[in-house]
Amino acid sequence: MAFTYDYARPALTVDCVVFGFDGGGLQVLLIRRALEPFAGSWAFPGGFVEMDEDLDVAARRELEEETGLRDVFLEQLYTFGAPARDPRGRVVSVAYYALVRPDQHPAAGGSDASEAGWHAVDELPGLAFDHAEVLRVALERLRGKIRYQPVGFELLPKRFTLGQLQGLYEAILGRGIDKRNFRRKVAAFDFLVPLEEFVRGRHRPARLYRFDRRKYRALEKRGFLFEL
Amino acid sequence: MAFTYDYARPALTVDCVVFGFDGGGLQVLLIRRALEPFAGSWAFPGGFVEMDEDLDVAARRELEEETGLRDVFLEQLYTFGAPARDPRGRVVSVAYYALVRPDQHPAAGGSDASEAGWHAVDELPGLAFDHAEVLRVALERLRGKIRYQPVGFELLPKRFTLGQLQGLYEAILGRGIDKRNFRRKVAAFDFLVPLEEFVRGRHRPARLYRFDRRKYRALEKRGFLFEL
DNA sequence: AATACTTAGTGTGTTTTCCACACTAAGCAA
DNA sequence: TTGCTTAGTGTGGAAAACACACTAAGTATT
Repeated sequence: MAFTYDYARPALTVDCVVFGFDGGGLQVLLIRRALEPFAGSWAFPGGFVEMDEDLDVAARRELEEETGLRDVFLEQLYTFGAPARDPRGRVVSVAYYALVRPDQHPAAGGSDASEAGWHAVDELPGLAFDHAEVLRVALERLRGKIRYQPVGFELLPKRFTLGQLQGLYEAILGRGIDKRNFRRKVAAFDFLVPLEEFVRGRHRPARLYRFDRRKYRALEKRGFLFEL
Repeated sequence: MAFTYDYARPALTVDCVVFGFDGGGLQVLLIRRALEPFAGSWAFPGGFVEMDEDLDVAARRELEEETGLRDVFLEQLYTFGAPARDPRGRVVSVAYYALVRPDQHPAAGGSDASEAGWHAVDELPGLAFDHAEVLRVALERLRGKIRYQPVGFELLPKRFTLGQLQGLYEAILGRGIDKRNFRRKVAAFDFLVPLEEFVRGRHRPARLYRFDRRKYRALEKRGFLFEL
């Protein structure tokens, strides 16, 4: 079976930049490509868009097929369409970025791809296609977004300590933050609710918090602007 | 001649939301469609992407063909790909938004389209396709962007008064701004250079300013963050 | 049992920024 | 000359941002 059109059409794909946070630094999920082109090298999970599926549906489908991830935060990033970005011919890719919590992190690769794994964003292997550029754009977007939208919580466990939250912001923004000022600021947010649970390590137990999305949305509707 | 592929491919288009500012309110440039579908109704300028052209090149080409506009600020907005957004079949559209100065405003329609014209954003006619949604996203982006990036100057003449600048911000953000606070803030930006020229109306002459992009870029590199 | 270690958690004074607010200046028109 | 219109300016009070150092409460080690 074949498909014929009066005019040439680019192929259309989706790609997902999946960010994770392990307490230390920011990470991305890469697939080792099984097929040509770029067989054996690392790339973001992605694939061709089906004819009857919406773009974000395609992105979620490919993400699940190649990494097993589902029900994650996913948002369109940018569309890359340089004529020579894929050696197979004209392929336009709608890139998405996803944020996943540590407890959702997949252990190993899914079905389509031979191998999937986390890599620290600041020491990545060479990437296939124009994926280095895609990553650059995704990082820029994440850094811009995290300051003005409460997306950081998508990278932390449902219940987290203020230390973890601060560590996340420091890792993404790439600079230290004063602990007292940081805590004062977040304490003023009443969508950040303190729980009666604590985590114990070899130190004083730390209180757990959770992000209350409903409270946040209510505030947002009243004109509240998140900023951290 | 025809083109045949092993798998079905969506058609790919670009659309441009062109913003202008006339001193009163924000406006967008619409084309009255000559052809089906939606012949006779209003839409954003746009068209099919050629096989060998980059996406932003396609956007600029269509913009010039349909409105005569060239050398304008243009940035990718979002890609719309709902399966049923075009009655002709699966058409994915990469939307761009453009900002044009009043002195660049085209007088009338170009070649492709029967008619082009400016419309106030808050009293638009019904739009073809999903263009109402596209506009919503574009407005949201513009409102978000103008506060943190110096894009407003792309909507004003090269030389402008502080009154015009304030009027622009008030129009886009939809609220009044205190004149003295506004002027104090912009006076602190040294990439906003006062000229020795004044415009005269039936009132005290107003000093003209210009935006010095080089100075701005230099500051930006040193970590300066624009905010207004 | 005592000590050392680690991270959690808290308060204050200073500096900076934000904001509300009202009048004079300069030209044009009648 | 008067009136109209928009341009342009300064100050004091409130709020937010910031720099900064110690105590708290557990665990691990001896």
